[in-house]
Amino acid sequence: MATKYKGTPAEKQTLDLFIKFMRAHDSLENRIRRDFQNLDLTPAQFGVLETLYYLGPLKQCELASKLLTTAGNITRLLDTLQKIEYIERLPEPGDRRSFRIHLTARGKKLLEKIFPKFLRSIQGSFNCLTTDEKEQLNHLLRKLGTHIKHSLNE
Amino acid sequence: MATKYKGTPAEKQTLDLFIKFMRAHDSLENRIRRDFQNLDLTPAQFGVLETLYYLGPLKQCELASKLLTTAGNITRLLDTLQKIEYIERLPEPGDRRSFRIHLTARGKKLLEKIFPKFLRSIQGSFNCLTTDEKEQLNHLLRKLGTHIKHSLNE
DNA sequence: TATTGTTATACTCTATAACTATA
DNA sequence: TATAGTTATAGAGTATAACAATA
Repeated sequence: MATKYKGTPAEKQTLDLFIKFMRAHDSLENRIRRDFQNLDLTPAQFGVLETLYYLGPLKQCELASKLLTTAGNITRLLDTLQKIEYIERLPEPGDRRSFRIHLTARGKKLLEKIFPKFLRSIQGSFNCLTTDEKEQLNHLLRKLGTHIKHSLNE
Repeated sequence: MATKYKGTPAEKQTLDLFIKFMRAHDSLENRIRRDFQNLDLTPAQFGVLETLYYLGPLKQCELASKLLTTAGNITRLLDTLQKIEYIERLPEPGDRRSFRIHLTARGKKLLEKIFPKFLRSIQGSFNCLTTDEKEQLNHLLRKLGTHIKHSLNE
């Protein structure tokens, strides 16, 4: 990819890296979006369900923090998911301001149905890498993700 | 991160990788969104300007393909950017259906002003990695991006 | 017939802020 | 005072489809 930007080699390397990262992400999200279109689930909705499936019941504020979004937006996402009965809000004992968000039986059933399909899809996306390469990428992304997340609170 | 999913080690590795990838991306996008909020530019708008700056004038259909979106959405994005005079549509010689999208002088000036700031921001995001690690990540992402993009057309 | 771009629609996501209730 | 969640709003992104002009 030709660049017109005249910078130091380090700058060019980082810029190139950034662009590759964003493009790879966009391709991946496009693929997922297409996969879940048939199920009438958006990536954001799937993100909520998958997080609950993966981590178990969470409070709304925990969900907001995990998904890097705001309380107001989580409320609306959950309203939609509650209407179609994939999640439920259960009162949190010990804090009457809070709800703990659970997957309903229906929500769990959906996830158990689509999760293998989802897994196959992302495995199809990552199967160009060897096990060692995946391990490398995992390591690099962990380092990167932690660093960026912390630097957000500056 | 604890998982409740009982799968093969390979499946767990890929799932873990996927989640790290998405989380790292979301953190990065969050940071960029915050950086450009002051400039009244959204990430999508900046993506258009940055692509034109980086690759030179493109036709709308080329932009749509680069940015993985549709012609209709590019039209609307460009309408906004044209209204604030950051881009212009110039007739394409040899094809009267087409326009070629150029940055205006104003658009170039904006980019030249914000590009260093943008670079510093992404360098801040990636500076937790050594030069070698960046090189590794670049290599892995190139492999991944190419593979996923091609598999989109299946 | 296929491609380039426009227009219109409906829905989702996001940021923001004012608000209530509880801690 | 601070925190958890709700409500409301406006702007932006997305998918989709019907359409006109041109290739």
